[in-house]
Amino acid sequence: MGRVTLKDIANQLNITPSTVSRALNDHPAIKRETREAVKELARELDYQPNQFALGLLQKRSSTIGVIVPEITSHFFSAIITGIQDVIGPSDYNIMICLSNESYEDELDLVKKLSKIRVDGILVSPSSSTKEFDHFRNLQKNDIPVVVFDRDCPGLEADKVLVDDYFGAYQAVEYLIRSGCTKIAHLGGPLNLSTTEHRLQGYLDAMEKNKLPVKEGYVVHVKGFSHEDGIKPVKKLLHLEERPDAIFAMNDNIAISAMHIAKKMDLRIPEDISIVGFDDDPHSSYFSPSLSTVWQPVYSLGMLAARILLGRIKNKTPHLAFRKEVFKPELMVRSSSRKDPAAL
Amino acid sequence: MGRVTLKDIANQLNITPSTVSRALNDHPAIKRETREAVKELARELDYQPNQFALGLLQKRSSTIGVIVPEITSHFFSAIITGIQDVIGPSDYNIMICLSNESYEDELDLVKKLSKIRVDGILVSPSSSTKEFDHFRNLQKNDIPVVVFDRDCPGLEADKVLVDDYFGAYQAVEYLIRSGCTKIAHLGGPLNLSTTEHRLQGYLDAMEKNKLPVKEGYVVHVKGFSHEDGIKPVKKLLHLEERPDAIFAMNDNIAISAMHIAKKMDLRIPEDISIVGFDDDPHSSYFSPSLSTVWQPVYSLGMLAARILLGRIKNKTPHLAFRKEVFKPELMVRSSSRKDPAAL
DNA sequence: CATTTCAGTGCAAACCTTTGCAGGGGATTT
DNA sequence: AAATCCCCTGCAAAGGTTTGCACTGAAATG
Repeated sequence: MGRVTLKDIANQLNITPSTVSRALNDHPAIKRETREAVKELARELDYQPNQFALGLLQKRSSTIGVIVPEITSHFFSAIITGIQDVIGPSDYNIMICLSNESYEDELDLVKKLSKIRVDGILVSPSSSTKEFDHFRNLQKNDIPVVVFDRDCPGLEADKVLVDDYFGAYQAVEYLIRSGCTKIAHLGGPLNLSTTEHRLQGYLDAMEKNKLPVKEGYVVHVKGFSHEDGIKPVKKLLHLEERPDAIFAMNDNIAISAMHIAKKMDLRIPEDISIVGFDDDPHSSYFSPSLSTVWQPVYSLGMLAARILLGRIKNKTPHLAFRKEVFKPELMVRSSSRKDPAAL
Repeated sequence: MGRVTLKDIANQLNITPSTVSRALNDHPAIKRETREAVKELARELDYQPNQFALGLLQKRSSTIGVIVPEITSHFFSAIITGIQDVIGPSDYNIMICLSNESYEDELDLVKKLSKIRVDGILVSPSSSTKEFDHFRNLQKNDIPVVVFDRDCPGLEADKVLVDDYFGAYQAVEYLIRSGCTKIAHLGGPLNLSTTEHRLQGYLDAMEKNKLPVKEGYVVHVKGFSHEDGIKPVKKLLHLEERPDAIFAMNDNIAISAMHIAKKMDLRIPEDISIVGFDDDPHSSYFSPSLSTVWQPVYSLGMLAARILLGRIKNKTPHLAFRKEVFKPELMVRSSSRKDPAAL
């Protein structure tokens, strides 16, 4: 199992390793009988080309690196599943790495991946990453980079994103149509493109509809877990002028909000509407079921992987970078009032 | 970045690659000034040893393979996070692979990993895996295997498991103490050690307490998602003698059960108690909050990784295999009646 | 018959690193 | 002054694969 070399096959057949190599690679200069004999014996001995020797020669590892901030959320794990379903059947390996939302970890990972000579990298930058020179270094070394979900402003690379602005705008506009006027926003960690775009969507929707964004109506969470939501949510719900709707950065935070609102004996959605983002598979099972913005996570992962594979195979220099933007979709459930126009 | 070789350094310093190599590896026979000059230049040029050459020489890749059935559940993604937190700081790389609960995929993955000469493998077998010869082949090639969560009966290897029997027994006995008598079990896919042990825990708890397991009270689901729970749950809830409690294989299934029970206007826990398994982070946010059995996922991942690292470093032949079993813990919330003894 | 041609193989180098062994040269010893 | 010794460094091989070039022997051509 994997210890057989070209030499072994060559010896048994009284030929040289070069001939064996050529035979296995269907080189035209090899006699048919030789080729067949070699292939047969190779199969019999379960010959597997030595990846180190191959790598040494070709300076490529047939491996694709994936860097994500974390995988415990359904969001990233579903993206990875999409990536895997595209890369798996190819003969590339995948190396999944977690940056833990840390810029330093991300730097280390990039270094590690470059050291093992990955053929390409799929990356969603950490929330603390503000500089992208580490990615540019990869590109300089001919390692293509595809950015997904979280944008790297200023970095020239293939990108597969979600139209967060659109999603946020849709959600907020729907809240407005349903009769909410005091709409607050629980934003994500600053410095993230997704946070920024969702915030902007929220702000624009408010402005377009001539609704004021009251003092304290925009709060940012530090992380993405339920716990990270608690303090910001409490702050919102204890404002003098309590919001009648919350548009939250993600489902976890929205769930925190629902939980705390319920504890405060607020009725959802009568007293307060709550809308999340991500459409976690659990979201329809909460009480009330959570309205949220669905993102095409699986397709996003697949497309990012496909683009990277294309980039690796088609070495055409300076092929224009692609920027693909998926449209998210509002899923209205029961944590928000019905839109009268939709009835 | 990563293109500099020993030769480059050697040329610049008018010495040979051998000397450079020795200098970098602190070989005692190298003059101090030489060593320092080499190290300085190496740092300056950002020299990175070529992993292919190293691998060719040492026949090792400094990479650890991880095979899991999927990562969209919190269970496996948290285990992986634990693994990552142990392996990350070492100088091993991690290659995470998804078997998709498919035996064939698992075979392919094992082959791929053996081909790239991983130093060791952490694996939780797919639910369709009944034979373990592929793992034995790895061991024959000196690639240590550590099995986690799902046991491989008959395979001699290090194992890090959870006492599923204990968890199930605790859960069911608690249901009995709380006054339930018609307790049903929603089991997992057959052929899994976890399914089997939880079932046995259920059966034994029932028997010890002289409660009959009525006809149709044990149903097995085909997969782990909410959807997989629907049909089996409906079957249970439409039995002539409807159960007054359900002990479910995992939280997703339990949530399905809650959802359907609520739709049937059953009160939880007054009419029916529901207990899950896994303690998904969402579980306390459902209404009612879900009673479930917590598993030390993060520690499990860390321990499995540590054992594997130890196995790789300490090449003592025939060191006895370890079998570590974590105790899970019942988390009583509101989807089940209170235990009068605990009041 | 001498010469060309060509199919089919082998040789050797290259990729980069490590490491056993040999060797150069200065210093110490007799 | 000759011999010995040791410090430091270089040489070369090994690991497995690919590939340009050279070579062999037989068939084809003139």
